[in-house]
Amino acid sequence: MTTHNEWPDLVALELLVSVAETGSIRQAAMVHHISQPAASVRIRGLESALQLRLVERHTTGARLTPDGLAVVGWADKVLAAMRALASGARALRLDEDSQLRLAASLTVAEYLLPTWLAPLYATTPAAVSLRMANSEEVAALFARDEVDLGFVEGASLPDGLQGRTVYRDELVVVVAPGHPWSKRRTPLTAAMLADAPLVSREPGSGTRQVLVHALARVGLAPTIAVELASTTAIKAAVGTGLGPAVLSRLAVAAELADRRLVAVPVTGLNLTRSIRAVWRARSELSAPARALLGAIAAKASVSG
Amino acid sequence: MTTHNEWPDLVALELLVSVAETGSIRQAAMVHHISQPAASVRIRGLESALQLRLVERHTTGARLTPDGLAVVGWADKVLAAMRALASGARALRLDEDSQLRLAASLTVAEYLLPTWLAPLYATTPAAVSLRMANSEEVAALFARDEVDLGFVEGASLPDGLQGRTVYRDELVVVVAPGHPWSKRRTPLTAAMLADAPLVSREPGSGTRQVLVHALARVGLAPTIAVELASTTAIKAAVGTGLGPAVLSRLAVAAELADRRLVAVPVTGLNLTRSIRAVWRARSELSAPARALLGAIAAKASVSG
DNA sequence: CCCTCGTTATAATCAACGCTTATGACTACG
DNA sequence: CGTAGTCATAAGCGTTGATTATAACGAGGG
Repeated sequence: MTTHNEWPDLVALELLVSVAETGSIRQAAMVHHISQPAASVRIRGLESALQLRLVERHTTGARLTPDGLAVVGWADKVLAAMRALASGARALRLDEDSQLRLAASLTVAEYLLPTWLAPLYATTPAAVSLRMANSEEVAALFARDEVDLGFVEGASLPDGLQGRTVYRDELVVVVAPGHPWSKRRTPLTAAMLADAPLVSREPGSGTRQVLVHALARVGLAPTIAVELASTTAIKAAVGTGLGPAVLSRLAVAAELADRRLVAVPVTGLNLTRSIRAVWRARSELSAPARALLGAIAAKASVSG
Repeated sequence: MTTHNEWPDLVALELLVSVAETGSIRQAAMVHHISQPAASVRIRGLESALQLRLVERHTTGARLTPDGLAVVGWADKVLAAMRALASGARALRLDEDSQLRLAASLTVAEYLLPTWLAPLYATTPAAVSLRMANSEEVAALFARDEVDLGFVEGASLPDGLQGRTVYRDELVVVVAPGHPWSKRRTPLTAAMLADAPLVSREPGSGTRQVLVHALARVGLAPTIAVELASTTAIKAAVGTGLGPAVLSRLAVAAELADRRLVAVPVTGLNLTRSIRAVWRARSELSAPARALLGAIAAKASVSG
């Protein structure tokens, strides 16, 4: 046989993600600068390779099936790994002082950092290595010179380090435009949010931890109806009316702007946390570290 | 332009990994059932796409350049993510009770579990979700029914759980056949190991933590000369004589068997740790959980 | 009630990529 | 000094994948 072990097509995975984001095969094709039939046949090829129905074709557009949403979750991780490879290779090629050693808490590393690193891939290439550590461990890592830039939550600033608050993360409840909640003017109560069947990341995700913690403070716990493996998949699921979700405002800024998703006000819950970048006092930041901080600042000013 | 954003070729990445493992383009081609010129042109295409020299061609074989080793580290992660996608898609297709929710300590999750999950991809497909948690947290996760199977280190067994020791991990010092240490009969001392420039994973890796801890017990610290992002890359680097490395015996079993690498005895250090699988008492294990335990047992009996 | 816009599927055509086989050059080893 | 192993190059060819044009279908507005 000619092809014994064929991998899923990377371009098809990208197209599938774009379909999840745009709700249309044609628009996904435009994003990737190919014709609509080309995108159609590629996605069809992916479906036949995986032997799964990923997309519900409708004459009004295309929606992802539940299987499709799950595949988008995995596809996001594949594409992230590939972007890391491309970025690292660029760094090697340009032979910059491109080592960027990061340390971050689990929550920052899992959810916020990927968002921040995305623009870095396009501009300043760097061989990024990431170490997970809590705030106390970060100080020890700096003492041993094992890290260039760290991210901590909370107010205390370890000795010998300087820092800057780079982000105040705010979680928002989002629903599809047709959802009953979408026209509310009176805020939701914490109890109403806790009782609603939510679409969420898996346990251990930073966003989910913040939600659980905020509800626990008022003696409640969330009701999780569906778990998906990536934020893109969750946004697509919410858009198809699967249910409300709680996501970082940063992650849904674009969808809120063009009303593909609607934010629902909530009262009686503190759904924020502040993140601070820290680095060695009396020390210059490396080029990629400065680029990362700049990218974070730019992103914050756009969305905030 | 026709191709604006082209991804690196996945098959070429696989070939590069195989070159790292076999030391020859031709043998890498045989692994993937293609002809030698096809493999050659594909790797050359990867080099031109990344604009990096990845492979040193020699008439006696092919060795990876330092850049090539780094790329192998990233490529391993891309391929792992892609295998997870393929495995998850298989699970969806067969519609099994294929949810397998795992909880493991950071060390187990980072190093041991990937090895254990690899055979699972080929046999019983499962949508694997992994949560990192220490031994105490694992008990809480079981209480909330958020996990099917856990992995803990240490001797104590939490209430309400049954368990089985699945692995006694042993780290070994490995060098290339030509290395001065390769013919030693008297074991190394801990001090000699600490002074040698090692090839290692990044800080935070489970294997590295065990090494650091074992040396710290006798008042020493390792000397890390080169950091690479995957075990495959480290094995290739050691094979080219870059220096000794400390790796799990499981990871180097094949290389030790055909003498591509040589194990060096060490004295005065405890480089072992035992890992125990735990699950709910008075409860049946799911099909994928049983498959995973079976795969672990099979792997242990082969390598031990 | 109909028309128009936007969406997806199908068909025909053509260019380009990638694999295979065959061959040559070079090196290490016995 | 020959043999076995390695990689590079060239020629031939099949297959894949892209484009354009067209048809069919549903929703929303006049």
